Amino acid sequence: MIKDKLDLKIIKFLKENSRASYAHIGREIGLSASAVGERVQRLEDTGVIKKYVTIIDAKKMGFSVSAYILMSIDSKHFHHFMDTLESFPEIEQCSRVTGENCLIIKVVVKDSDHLQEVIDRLTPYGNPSTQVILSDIIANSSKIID
Amino acid sequence: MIKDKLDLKIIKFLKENSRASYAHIGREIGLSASAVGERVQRLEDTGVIKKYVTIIDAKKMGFSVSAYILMSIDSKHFHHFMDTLESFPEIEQCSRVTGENCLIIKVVVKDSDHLQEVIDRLTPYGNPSTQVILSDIIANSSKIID
DNA sequence: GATGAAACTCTGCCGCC
DNA sequence: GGCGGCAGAGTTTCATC
Repeated sequence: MIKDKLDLKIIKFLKENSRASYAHIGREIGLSASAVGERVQRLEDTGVIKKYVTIIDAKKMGFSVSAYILMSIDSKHFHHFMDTLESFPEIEQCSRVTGENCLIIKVVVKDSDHLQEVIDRLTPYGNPSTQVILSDIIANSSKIID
Repeated sequence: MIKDKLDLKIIKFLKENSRASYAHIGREIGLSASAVGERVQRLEDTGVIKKYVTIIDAKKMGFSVSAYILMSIDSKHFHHFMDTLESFPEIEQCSRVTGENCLIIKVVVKDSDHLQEVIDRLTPYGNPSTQVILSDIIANSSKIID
């Protein structure tokens, strides 16, 4: 768990650049590298730090279209759908939201043909309503700390 | 830009753990540390790798409620709203989607009071429709590569 | 908990292939 | 473009406070 402001400062640095070295963070916040390392270890162990990930430009990987798909899953298919979710590599996010078996799904696909194919694969489970993303104005920049 | 399968393998490792060392990645994929370093440098320079970030458990930071807010911004306020977006630290994602000035916004807040306050601050710009997130089934796991 | 020192590992740069 | 080697920097562990 988080103990003090130094923990918050460390988290702030790692959120902005997860490859920042402990030595570098330590210099910035006035702590030795080993102290930073120990704190990060504790934050990892207690689950405050969940993962270090790299953000890739999907467009440069040939995935040019993103979309939100809102759908209410037929209750008879709900559990089965949850099991098959993993078979959709196009799904980047999937949140269950308030409303009867309502999901908000974010997909990343190559092109509109690919989007259509994904929608067709989802349709047996409910009635997907799709909104194509024109631009990401803010992307994953949780400013919880500031 | 991406050149070959080795680049893809490197990206795959870094997506899973952005703190993996070049030496470690090199050992896994059969390349020297310096070769991995050069490739990563190129991927960063060409914008394929956008950022290294750390995923923090929002609940452990005291932010227990997340929600999607769908809204269509009044056209007269649209530009002004875009400028004030940055003043909402609660907004984790904001995407412009198809439909007239339509936005899908993901917010992370402390509790329902805090959610209400955010909604009240958004209301002057349009008519926010809110769906509280019950659970994140898939979160930011773009499996574009596999 | 933080520190500093020691042992180990990684990174960045080089010339070479 | 990749490799090996090297110097400098970073990490990890541990005794000490």
